[in-house]
This record gives sequence, structure tokens and C-alpha cells, in this order.
Amino acid sequence: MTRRADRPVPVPSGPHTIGEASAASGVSAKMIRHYEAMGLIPAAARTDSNYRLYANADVHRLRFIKRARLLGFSMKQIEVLLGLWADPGRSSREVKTLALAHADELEARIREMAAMRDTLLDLARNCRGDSRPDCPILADLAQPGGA
Amino acid sequence: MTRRADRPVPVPSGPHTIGEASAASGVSAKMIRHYEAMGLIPAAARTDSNYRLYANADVHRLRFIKRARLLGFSMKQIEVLLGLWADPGRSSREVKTLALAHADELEARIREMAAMRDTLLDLARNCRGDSRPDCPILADLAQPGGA
DNA sequence: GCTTGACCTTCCCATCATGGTAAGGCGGAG
DNA sequence: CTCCGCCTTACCATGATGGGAAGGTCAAGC
Repeated sequence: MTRRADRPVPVPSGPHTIGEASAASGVSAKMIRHYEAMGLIPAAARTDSNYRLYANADVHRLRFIKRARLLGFSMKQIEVLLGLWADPGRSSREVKTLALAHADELEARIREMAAMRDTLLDLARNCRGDSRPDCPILADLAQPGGA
Repeated sequence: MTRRADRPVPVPSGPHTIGEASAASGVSAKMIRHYEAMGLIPAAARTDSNYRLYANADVHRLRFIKRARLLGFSMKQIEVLLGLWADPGRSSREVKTLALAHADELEARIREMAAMRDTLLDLARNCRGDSRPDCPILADLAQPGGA
């Protein structure tokens, strides 16, 4: 549409359909609609034929969400992050606190899973892994005494 | 770790109601019913008044499931493990392979989450966390260039 | 006996983020 | 005008678990 030669187009430009916004943001069209339905993003403008239309700012917001998801933030946390992003009066402390809290959650889950992995590797180390049926892994599962 | 086989009462004894089986196995009554409905465990015997009844062997099986869940196995994997447990002709290789495959899955998820955590800690390290709004964390989320 | 409270039964709904698919409308290219 | 690809809404599924409602059952106490 309105394409000027003098713009290097950071995000392509102009209003986008949901498919374009999806491609530009990495968020599936399905999820974009979902985010709208759950109120995470404002309701998109519509064409005469009811297609959703997205401005560059909307695509930018979707990218923000996508990146936050890649860092493992929950949708609730992202809702807060979007609020902070939009708030010029925010304190970086709020953001940092949220980020560190999430890092702690990750750390806790990592430790849980590492403990499982270590136990499994321990058990497997003692299992011959041949054609015979004796298996310390099954023995451990059967006896609630294992570590 | 090595236990004598002639202990008196490993699992209390006699037929148990679902509540007793739950307490003895650590699996919630809710989940015991669920496992039955999904075919993971055989349908329990019933009293005249339709209450489920569990023998010691059933409780034992529930404990096996519980322990496998604690090690992070999925219900599908547990289904296979239960089959191997019950099969005298199994090879320990099958069990070991399953365990190591699961350990690998855990490892992969651990690495993913560790990467997220590291990125977050990195970003947070550069964030002053004071009352001012400047925040590299938000800046990174807004720009899809970080990592 | 009758009440009470704890336990049991089934059935439905919620979580969390995402995908699949169906049924139908719209838009531009041939 | 037709066809294909994109759009629309709406419902269902995932995986493991919990919550709760509505109602039946059992054992203990009075």
C-alpha cells in the first residue's frame, strides 16, 4: 500500500492482516486471536469484511510477547510486563524483581529435573542392559525406598 | 538398600478402600479412579455398595506408578514400565533404554530452561533495579535481537 | 433406633498454552 | 466466474491433576 522509497521498513509497514502480523511476530494467528480474546492485546481494528488489521505497534507488541514466552514467562507475568513496558512511570526495580523471580522459578524446576535425571542415571548405571530380566531400575520403582 | 525378603507387613494388609489405598500409595483417590478409567490399572473389585476394593498387589502397583511419576516418567512411559515389570521375559535392556531416553528428555528440558535462566540473569545484571524506568530487560523484550 | 460426620460414588469443570479441524465467508488471479 | 488461499468463528484435544456438586454408605455415639 503506502510504500515510500525513503523508509527502510523495520517492520514491513502499514496495516497487516493477521497472517502478516503472525509472520512478522512469530506468534501464530491462532494465538493472536487467543491473546485478543483473553484481553492481553486490544481488539484489533477490522476491515469491511471483518478481517483483523494490525498496525506496526501491534506487531511490535506481539514480538514482545513472543520474546517473553521464549524466556519462559507465563501469560500472567507477560500481562504485567506489558503493563510495565507501556508505563513511562515504571521503576526498573519492578521489572528486575519480576525477572529474578522468574529466574528463581526456573532454577527450582531445573533442580527438580536434575535430581530426577541424576537418580535415573544412577539406576541405569547399575543396570546391565542385556537380555536378562534383572533390573535395578524396576526394582527401585517397585520398592518405595529409592533415592 | 538391600532388604530381607521376609518382612512382616510391607503394605498394611487385606482389602483396602480407595482412601486407604491412596494413603498407602501416595496416589490421590482421584487419580486412582483416573488411572482405572484410562486403563492403566485393572478395574478394582467392588463391595456390595459399589466401593472399590484394593488388594496389596494393587497398592504395590500404585506405589510403582507414584515412584515413576516422581522420576518424571509420563503416563505413557509408565504404561510401558508396568508392562515390563509384569513381564518375566523382559530384557533389562528395554528398561534401561527407556530410562536413559527419559533422562535425555529431562536433560534437554533442563538445558532449555537453563538457557532462559542465564539470559534472564544476564539481563537483570545490567538492570539497575532502582526507581528509574530505564530497563535493559524491557529493552531486550522489545527488540527481538537479544539472547 | 436415629443422627452425624467421614468416606464413597459419578459427573462436570478448570488449569496452561497451544494446535487441529470443521464450516463457511472473502479477495485477488486467471 | 471460478479457484485457491487466507480469513472468520467455534469446538475439541493435549497431560496430569485438582476442585466441587449431588447423592449414597458406613460406623460410632446417644
